Amino acid sequence: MSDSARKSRPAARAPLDRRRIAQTALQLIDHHGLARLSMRQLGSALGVEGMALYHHFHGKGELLDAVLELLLEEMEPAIGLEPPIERLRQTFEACRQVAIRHPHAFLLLPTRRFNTEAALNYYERLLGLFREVGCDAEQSARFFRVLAGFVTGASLAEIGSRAKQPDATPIRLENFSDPERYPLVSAVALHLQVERLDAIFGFGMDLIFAALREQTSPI
Amino acid sequence: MSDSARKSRPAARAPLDRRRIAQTALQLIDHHGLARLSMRQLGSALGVEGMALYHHFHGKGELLDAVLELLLEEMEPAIGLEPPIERLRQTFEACRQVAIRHPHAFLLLPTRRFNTEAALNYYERLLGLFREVGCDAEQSARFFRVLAGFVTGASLAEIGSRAKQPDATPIRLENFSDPERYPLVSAVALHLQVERLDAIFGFGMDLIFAALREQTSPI
DNA sequence: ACCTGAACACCGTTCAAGT
DNA sequence: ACCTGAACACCGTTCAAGT
Repeated sequence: MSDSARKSRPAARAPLDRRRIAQTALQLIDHHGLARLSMRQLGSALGVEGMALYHHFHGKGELLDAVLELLLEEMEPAIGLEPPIERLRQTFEACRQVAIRHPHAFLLLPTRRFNTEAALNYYERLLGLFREVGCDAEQSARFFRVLAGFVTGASLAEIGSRAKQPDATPIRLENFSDPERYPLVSAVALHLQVERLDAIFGFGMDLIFAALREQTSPI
Repeated sequence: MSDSARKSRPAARAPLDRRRIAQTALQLIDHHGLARLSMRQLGSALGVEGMALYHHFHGKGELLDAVLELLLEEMEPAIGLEPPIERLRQTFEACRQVAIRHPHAFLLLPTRRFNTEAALNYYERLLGLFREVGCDAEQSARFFRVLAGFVTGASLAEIGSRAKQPDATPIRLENFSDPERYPLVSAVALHLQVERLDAIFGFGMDLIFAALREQTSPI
């Protein structure tokens, strides 16, 4: 009808680009899990053959790195008027929130190497926060490893408690509360229920940030 | 030749059992990575069709749980004459050593649910150690989450530093030491080199165990 | 009881061909 | 420039059939 370069096809979709592809991939991962993301399925979710995606990414690995970049955007180091140590804590809290929001995709964070430019820029900003807190390079390395280790490890564990994993051996969760066979596991499991995870995570953060406060003086 | 029930086939292999299958699977994972383990390949490494494995495991998930059990055997909670807090620390140090020894298989630990009987028994013994240290159920839950979180998270990060991951985007590691573009990343990366990882891990453990010592008195 | 062979419904990736 | 179709070499899993 019109004079412009509209496609004649009925469902004229927007042209693909890396960002839109990665966003759709993240949605699929959120819904169906990381293992079930396939190039073919992703293509058809975008109204295209799977093979078309290879024009935008060199392979599935590069696509997953783009999804990881979306996660990093959701945990951008906070800038603001709060004391830097507060902003540092907020940033790592945001990391845990990303794990809760994207339990399947979160595995990309500890699993894929940070080779993207966006990832290196993310690191650079995060380390800027450590520096504002008063860390020199060595202290940054140490506290970064402790904080990032605890946050990703604890978040992975939370993902395990919150979600179901279907293909496990037939032993059932009831065993967790079989005080006859596993008295200690049963007693401790009570304190690891979902509604207590906020407090437990806060306990670990308090512990690490107390040490950070002791060993540094803000610039 | 002999009178017993020897097979007539030339390469009479030992009969399959779950443990031997899982051990071979772990070897294959160590050599070629978790993603490349397939039932067919595992079968042929055992001199059998892949489909034969389904007589011993209900599916690949159950097989992976059996591999996880092999890892747990390598980090068995220490029993001995040392103070319990020392044995607790040794147990988590052993966890890191497992990550270094089995960098690909280690991902099973934070990724698969502990539904096996062997895994629940492992937990029970580990929590026994927390109890010996003087933790009540709530303290066990808190320090278990902090310790296990830090150890698995930091170990995953170490695996990333130590090993290569082939299918990433073309950005190269040289960028880590490009002080023009990433000054903080470059400065901190110096302190995260492989030969310093022992000390950094020890720093985190010291931090957590100091708090554990403060908040408990051994029974 | 234990294993095989064929089959089904999928994968990632390459590549010539289309428009 | 961007996408398609067919092809290649794989997957996990099921199931009837063999021994």
